[in-house]
Amino acid sequence: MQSDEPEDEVGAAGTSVDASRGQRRNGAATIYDVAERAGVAPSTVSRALSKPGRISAATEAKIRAAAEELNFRFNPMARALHTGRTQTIALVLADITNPVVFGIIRGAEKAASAEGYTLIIAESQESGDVEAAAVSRILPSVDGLVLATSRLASDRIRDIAVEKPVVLINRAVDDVAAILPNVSQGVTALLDHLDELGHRSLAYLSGPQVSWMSERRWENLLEGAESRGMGLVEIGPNVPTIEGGRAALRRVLAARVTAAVAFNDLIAIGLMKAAAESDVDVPNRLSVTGFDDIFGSELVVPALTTVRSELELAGQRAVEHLLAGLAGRTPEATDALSAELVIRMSTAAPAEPAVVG
Amino acid sequence: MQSDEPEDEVGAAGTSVDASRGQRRNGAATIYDVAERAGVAPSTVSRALSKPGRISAATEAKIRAAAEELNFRFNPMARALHTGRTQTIALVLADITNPVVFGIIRGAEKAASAEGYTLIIAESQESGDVEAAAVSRILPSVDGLVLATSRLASDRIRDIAVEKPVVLINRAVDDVAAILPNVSQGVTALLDHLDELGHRSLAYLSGPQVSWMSERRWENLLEGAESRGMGLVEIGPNVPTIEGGRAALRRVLAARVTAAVAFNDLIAIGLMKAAAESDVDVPNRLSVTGFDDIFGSELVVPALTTVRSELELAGQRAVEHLLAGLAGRTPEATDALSAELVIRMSTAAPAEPAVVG
DNA sequence: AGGGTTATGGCAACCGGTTGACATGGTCTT
DNA sequence: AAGACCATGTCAACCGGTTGCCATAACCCT
Repeated sequence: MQSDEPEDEVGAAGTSVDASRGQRRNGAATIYDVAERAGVAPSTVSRALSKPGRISAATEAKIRAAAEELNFRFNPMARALHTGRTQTIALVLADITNPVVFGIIRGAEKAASAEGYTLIIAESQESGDVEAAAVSRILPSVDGLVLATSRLASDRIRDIAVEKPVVLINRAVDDVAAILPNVSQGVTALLDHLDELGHRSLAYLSGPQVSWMSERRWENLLEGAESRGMGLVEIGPNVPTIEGGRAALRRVLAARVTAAVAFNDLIAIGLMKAAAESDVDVPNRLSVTGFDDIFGSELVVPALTTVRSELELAGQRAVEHLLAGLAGRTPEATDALSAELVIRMSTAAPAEPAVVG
Repeated sequence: MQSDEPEDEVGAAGTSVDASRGQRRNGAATIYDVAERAGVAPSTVSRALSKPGRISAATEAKIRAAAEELNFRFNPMARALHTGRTQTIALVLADITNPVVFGIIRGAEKAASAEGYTLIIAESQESGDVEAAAVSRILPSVDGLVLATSRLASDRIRDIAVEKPVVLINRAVDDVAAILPNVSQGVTALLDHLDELGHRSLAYLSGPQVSWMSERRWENLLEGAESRGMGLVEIGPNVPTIEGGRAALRRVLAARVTAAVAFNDLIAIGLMKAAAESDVDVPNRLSVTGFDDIFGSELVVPALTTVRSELELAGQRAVEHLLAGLAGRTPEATDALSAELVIRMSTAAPAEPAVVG
């Protein structure tokens, strides 16, 4: 039964003890408030606002008007409780301060908000333990997750994938979806370039031991170097930061190579900084290259020759893939992202003929 | 009354039709499962796990053991529904790809996860409308928000602050908490440095019109320039990116100043890039300075002289302040963050005596 | 006009915790 | 030994939506 209270004055009337249902402590209106104002049942409000067509146009209009007046918003938690869908996905990163992730974040954020999803960002600070803790903390409140540059063991990743949908970036694990760059394409272009310049002996400055991508790059380099008859040594593992690259100079010089291929741009930049301080001429005495083409790589002098990854696209694709799966659509096949060699000033022909042992 | 069923075999017994309460569709255990396994009421489980001391040590141990075995996690949504607390805060940024925000993100993330809070990141892409939309979308699911470099109108910010606690970074609005750098300290150091080198006429390359911080820097520069008898012109507004800085070179040269103070490092770097392409000698013909000391500022050549902001600390303080308020503690007074001048290679004495009109 | 079909909206149970009120049993006090 | 008090654990209502099921009303057909 409908009461005859002047509903326009609930505000004034509500100044009494509790004004039950009229105006809640939190200030936010609920479907019950809307239902009362529109003179229908709460369930009808729920349907009118989220099941288009289920309710007659006239009633729906009345409900929408009431919702509008009350500035009603669905409570995402209440909705999630029953449906199990939080409309939220997580992006887990090894290191937020590494410029490689900017593109990934931006791409992911765009793709997520385009579908009305909210993005949560968690950082593992290059530690598998921290990453595991972060993941288990946010797992219950997300619908799925994107693991970029994960430092987790493959088994652990599979465990997570059992609980919630997972998409990996720059990492491959059996039975888990992944967005990967075309490593061999990039490495081939890089080796062709170095070969053409006349380099015969290279060093690879590897990344963290747990980095899947560092391993892949090494494998491709090894294969390519062999087939071209080039010498190749691995120097590492290195911390994937400017400091890490800086610390590697001595070993690079000791290796007597004419070119150094760094696992990523940060290491390459650090190496160049250290070289400059030690009066080692880059690129003439030593050519240096990186991977990723991060912000800063074209700023540094000499500007860095590097293999560009489509990071923003990777973030976007990862989220789209995840969301497609969540929506029940079968995600389109994930072809590898193209890797393009960007030739700048940090590579040149070696000054003297390579010393062949 | 306690039943005598062999509780150790619920798993086997649970293989029947639905195993109601035994194992849920989602795979996650609930307090009901834990309660059953531990032989207590659900409410006791809730208290044991979240109200330390409320339950006897013996019972609590039993419950914790059961929870452990079932790999129980609280459902954050269910909890939030009743308590109204989501244990989540939002960080809203104008532009994720701007390196200034790295430090803020990292500091905020650290402070948040230290207290068990989850951080949501939203990007406004330098647009007030996008920012407003993002904020209203995430508002119901967060306990509070940090607005860094907000492009929102002051009134709108106040509106938001009424609904949820808000802490601002690099922006001041009446009655809203804010973490601010000590602008006058930084500007004073900068002007002292330029004055000492012999510069008599400066240009300020301002940022976006809606940037509160750009305005503040300008005011402080104006005041300091006046008291030192230096000439000062404003050139702008400029888009706060490298491109934006690049585009400003012509006007800077036309202004015939010996030093350019850019709103931020990105603009400064862009200006230097354009100068290098036009064979304008930095720092001898033109000194350039920035603000923030972002990643890349010491990489660029010449390395940029800039006013460093404690960005990571800003992010951390903002979150701590917010969390203190949420916990009912009165947040400690927010003293301004110190701003330190970092002198590098982009500033020098002007080549010829300053032209005084 | 009668019987059948469909569109519409209400009822109530449920999602998974939280918490005030209260029953119970044990300990302490005098 | 009796009463007061405290510690412990249970009951049940509630947070705000969602959804299966059903009652009702409206419309259709012959």
